[in-house]
Amino acid sequence: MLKISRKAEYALLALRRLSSLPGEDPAATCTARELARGLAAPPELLSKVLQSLARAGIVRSEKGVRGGYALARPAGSISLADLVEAVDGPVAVVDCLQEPEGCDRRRDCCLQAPLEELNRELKGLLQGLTLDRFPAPQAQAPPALEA
Amino acid sequence: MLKISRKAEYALLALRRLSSLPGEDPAATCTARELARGLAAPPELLSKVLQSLARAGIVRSEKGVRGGYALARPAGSISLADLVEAVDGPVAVVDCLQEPEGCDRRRDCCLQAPLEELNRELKGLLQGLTLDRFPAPQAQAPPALEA
DNA sequence: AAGAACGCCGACCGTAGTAGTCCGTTTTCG
DNA sequence: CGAAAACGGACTACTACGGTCGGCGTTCTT
Repeated sequence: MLKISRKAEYALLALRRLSSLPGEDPAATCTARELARGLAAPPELLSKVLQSLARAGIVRSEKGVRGGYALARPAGSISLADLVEAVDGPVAVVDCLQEPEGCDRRRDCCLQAPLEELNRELKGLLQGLTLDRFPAPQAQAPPALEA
Repeated sequence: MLKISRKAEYALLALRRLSSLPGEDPAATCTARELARGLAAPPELLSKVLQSLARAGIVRSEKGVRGGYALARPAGSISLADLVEAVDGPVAVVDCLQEPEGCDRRRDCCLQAPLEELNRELKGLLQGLTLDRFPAPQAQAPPALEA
């Protein structure tokens, strides 16, 4: 409970990697496959995650044969909140906050106000935790040929 | 994601109800069935939830025919953290924090430190939100004879 | 012009964990 | 003794997540 999804975890790891690529120049990209290898994550899944991140404007994607992914903005401006919302949808400790439909009917929702507050604070935490707060992975972990 | 389980929700609602029973005197208890009725929750489930809460020392239970549940301590000393941990187990945004086993092996866990911090802060939030911060349900919603 | 390497998208499946149910036992009171 | 309650375990059902597959579009290379 109150766990971060594995997809979000992959996203975080992948972004962390991307953030240690050379500067902003468009040449430096990294393919989904490469990232997946380094992360021991299923390539197809990672692809999807990266696509979500691209849609959310967190990474930039280059199609075609020399394509790949790169951060779309500086690591300091990418927060866990951004990432989680991109990958898993809006953060809501309880559904009622998103869809007041099912709730208002029969629950005496004395909970709403405090939980809304909680949700705001939680989001605050996630927004405060930006990519650059995570230490770099030890060595680039070369594309991996294992065993 | 990052949602509170429904069991925890039930627990919260139920505790909220219990907290508006007359004082500390042991006579005033409320049965699981009564609570379930007022909450539109499945009685058996609520029972289990209450049992968890009892095991955690959050509520006091009286067995036998005139039995029922009551808060074991003042509402101000019962936090969302207590409740969630009682019902769903320890709060961990990511498993690695609980079982370093599966993680250390092949993940280059540059994530651990910041996530531990996050987890601490999250727990802090939950600990800060105590039962008495929730407004009373509108009217006791009499034990319900419906239709 | 053709083909390869890549991103992109939608559909699909298996599993796990959650929600919910059922049944039996124990305890207490009338 | 019997009813009403808390307890506990086992079981089922569902849903959401993790993971897979196949096809398409784009870009570079030759």
